[in-house]
Amino acid sequence: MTVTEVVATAVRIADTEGMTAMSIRRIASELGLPTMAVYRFVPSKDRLVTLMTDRVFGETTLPRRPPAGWRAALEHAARLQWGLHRRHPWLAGTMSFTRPVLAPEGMRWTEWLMAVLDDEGVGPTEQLQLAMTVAGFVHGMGAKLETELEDEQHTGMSAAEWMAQREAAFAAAAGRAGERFPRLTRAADVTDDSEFDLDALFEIGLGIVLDGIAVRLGRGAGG
Amino acid sequence: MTVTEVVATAVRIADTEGMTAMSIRRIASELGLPTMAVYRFVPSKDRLVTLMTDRVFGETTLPRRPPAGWRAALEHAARLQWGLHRRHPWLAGTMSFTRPVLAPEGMRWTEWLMAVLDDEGVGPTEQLQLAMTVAGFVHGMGAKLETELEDEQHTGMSAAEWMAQREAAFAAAAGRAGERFPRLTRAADVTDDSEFDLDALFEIGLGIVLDGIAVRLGRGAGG
DNA sequence: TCACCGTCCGTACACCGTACAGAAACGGCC
DNA sequence: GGCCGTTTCTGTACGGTGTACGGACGGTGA
Repeated sequence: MTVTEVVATAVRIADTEGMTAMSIRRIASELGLPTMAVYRFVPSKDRLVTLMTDRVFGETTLPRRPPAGWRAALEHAARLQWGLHRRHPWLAGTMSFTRPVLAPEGMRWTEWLMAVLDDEGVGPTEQLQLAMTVAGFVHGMGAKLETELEDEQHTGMSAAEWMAQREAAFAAAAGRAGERFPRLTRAADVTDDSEFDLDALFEIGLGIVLDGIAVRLGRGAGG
Repeated sequence: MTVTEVVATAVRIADTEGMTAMSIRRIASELGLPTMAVYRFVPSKDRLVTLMTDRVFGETTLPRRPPAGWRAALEHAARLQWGLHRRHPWLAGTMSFTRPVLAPEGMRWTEWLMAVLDDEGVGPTEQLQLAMTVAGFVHGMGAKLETELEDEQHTGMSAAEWMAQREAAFAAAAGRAGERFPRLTRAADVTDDSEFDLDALFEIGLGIVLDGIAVRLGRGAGG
């Protein structure tokens, strides 16, 4: 029995059942240990959470040589990190944006993004601004994944199923809804639900952010 | 004693001490009530949280006539909502992006954004995509405010103070830090800390998102 | 063999949301 | 007024959380 096993167990529980299900007692019972025995390997729950964050960041390694072109490079990094959040929906909740030293692995990421922009001749301050905007976007969307996971636990329904069920109630009040939210109602009618899951919103948002950065770099949206 | 007073008390506690401090027992003691008496006014904590969300959304009203120009209009709406999150850092955590019916007030907001884009001749699906991108950005940044508030409670330091203190430890390990994160270190040197608080990051990100939308609308970044 | 010391973990405390049952207050009827 | 049924209120208790603490146990040196 090692720290690694304790952290791995914690990660597995948090991945599948959400962070609220991840408790010291639960880990202990999962490992067939007395509750307090967990503290042989980990000094506190806070520290355990930090170890979890470190561990999952180690999963994905950024390519040493970024793909050619700043846009492809930023896109690649953003998608890699999004994959991390998909696999570990609790991740965003454990990282502080304003206190980055607690997340050295996150800094490595930011440095990588800045290097890409450095090669494009962007100045130091703007490097950091743009890198944090991209990272902040991914982080912000990642936070929504945790909410969604816990909603699924809570209601026993996926977002799509839930929306479908709500559609009935929505249609019942359609008169009012159609009046109050005509454009929203219309867009919901002509659009497939799956076009608005978090993956789709991530892709749309990422495209817009990169277009915005292109403007800042004084280039066209093409990259 | 009314529901309103209970909700107001809950909001006040959550605003100043974070959502973790907001408990039924705490509200009761604040109002000089027996613990279980709170349930005379509110059926459950979940429902109370919904009422809190509704209440703070009612604080800010969107202008009936948006400012002239899509960019000014979206910017205005985004800043209004950011102000809401600033005053109530817990707000983002109570709203689900994927299950919007729980947040009718959020839908009103989205409808308003879509109306602005409608006037620009944007199609229904893209209206929703762009509106959700803006709303998602504000929401995502808003979520970081809660983390920051609870970190302040936890450490007794603001982010700036904390960074300053860390700078010492950072400088001690500067050799390694400078090697591992040369660009990050450099940018931290030449930039004032206050340029990277959440307000500043919000402004930078908003500008980039709006630039990106301008590209999508086939207009220049000017709006 | 015995004493000492370090490791391990059961118990306990202060919190949480809230189910439940008993007490108290109120209303209607004789 | 006296009595009973009903509703309203709330104290207690349950199962959950993180973890401080002290007692029990095992190993090691004298």
